[in-house]
Amino acid sequence: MKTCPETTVRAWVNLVRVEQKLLADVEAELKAAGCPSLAWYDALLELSRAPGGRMRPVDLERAMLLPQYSTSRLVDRLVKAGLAIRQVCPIDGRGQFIEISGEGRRLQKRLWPFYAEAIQRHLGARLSREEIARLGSLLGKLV
Amino acid sequence: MKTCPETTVRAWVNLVRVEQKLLADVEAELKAAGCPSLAWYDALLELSRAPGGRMRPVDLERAMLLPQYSTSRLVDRLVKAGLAIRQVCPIDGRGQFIEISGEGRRLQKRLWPFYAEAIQRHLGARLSREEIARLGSLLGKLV
DNA sequence: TTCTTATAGATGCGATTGCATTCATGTGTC
DNA sequence: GACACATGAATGCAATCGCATCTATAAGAA
Repeated sequence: MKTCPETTVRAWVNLVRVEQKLLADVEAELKAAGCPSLAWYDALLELSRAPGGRMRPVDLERAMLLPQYSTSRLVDRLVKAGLAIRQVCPIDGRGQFIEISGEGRRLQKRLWPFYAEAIQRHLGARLSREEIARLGSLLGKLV
Repeated sequence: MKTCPETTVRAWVNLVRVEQKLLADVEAELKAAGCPSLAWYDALLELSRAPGGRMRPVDLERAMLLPQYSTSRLVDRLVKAGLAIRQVCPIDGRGQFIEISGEGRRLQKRLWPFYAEAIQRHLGARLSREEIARLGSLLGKLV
């Protein structure tokens, strides 16, 4: 197909396949260890890194590249689980602040070792250092 | 974290983020053009390439790296849409053959240009030829 | 002010997913 | 054959997703 060389198709197919498989494997491993979903972890990490431990849903949405309704519901669940707290936003009456709770921070920290180990086993251990670095950098250009 | 170097985490994060964004973008583009989901396309492609245009659900499942129930339901929809035909499997009484229909083949062929163009625009056009090739090959080692 | 348009966020509803289980057939052992 | 166990496939149910829409506030124009 002249609009799309074979190498591009190969990269695409591999990208999709690899990501889905890795994500499913890591997720399954975490679930088996009694951990909540990766999305929760990501959200908690974003919140914990934000100044004051809080973000507006819009910003969380952009940071996580999620659709708006998805963020809205994720936040719902975090709040319901006591991992985050909803606050009114003094700057913008339409908005709010989501602040990570102490429990949220603790969970995030407790989760990291599991997460890291899963990533290392499924990704890190299967390529050389140089390959990992190159992969990360190539993908970085696409973010 | 000593079990997981920073470069590995970077590769992981980029991999997940890039794939999700690209997939969502391409999928949205196809949907806007009235095309069915990518999963349908992939399944039709697998079937069309298989000898006799047919595969056992188990094999389709392995080829697409999907969970079993997912394949089962995908096949359901394809059959319901007239794009594939369920056949009894003479070799194994538990199994079946799924054969792509004429309409299925036509749809697959009709879809490809849209698909290719979207891949080219979102992935191919954003890296050099060499980079694409390297990306594809690095990811290939992880399949 | 009033009207229009843009943005933040929530939500109803139908489609899809994940999990666990079920059913049916195949395989191996005795 | 009779049994236990493995494998192919479907499905009930709850959770989640995607889409479209809705509410409320903000920002700007007339």
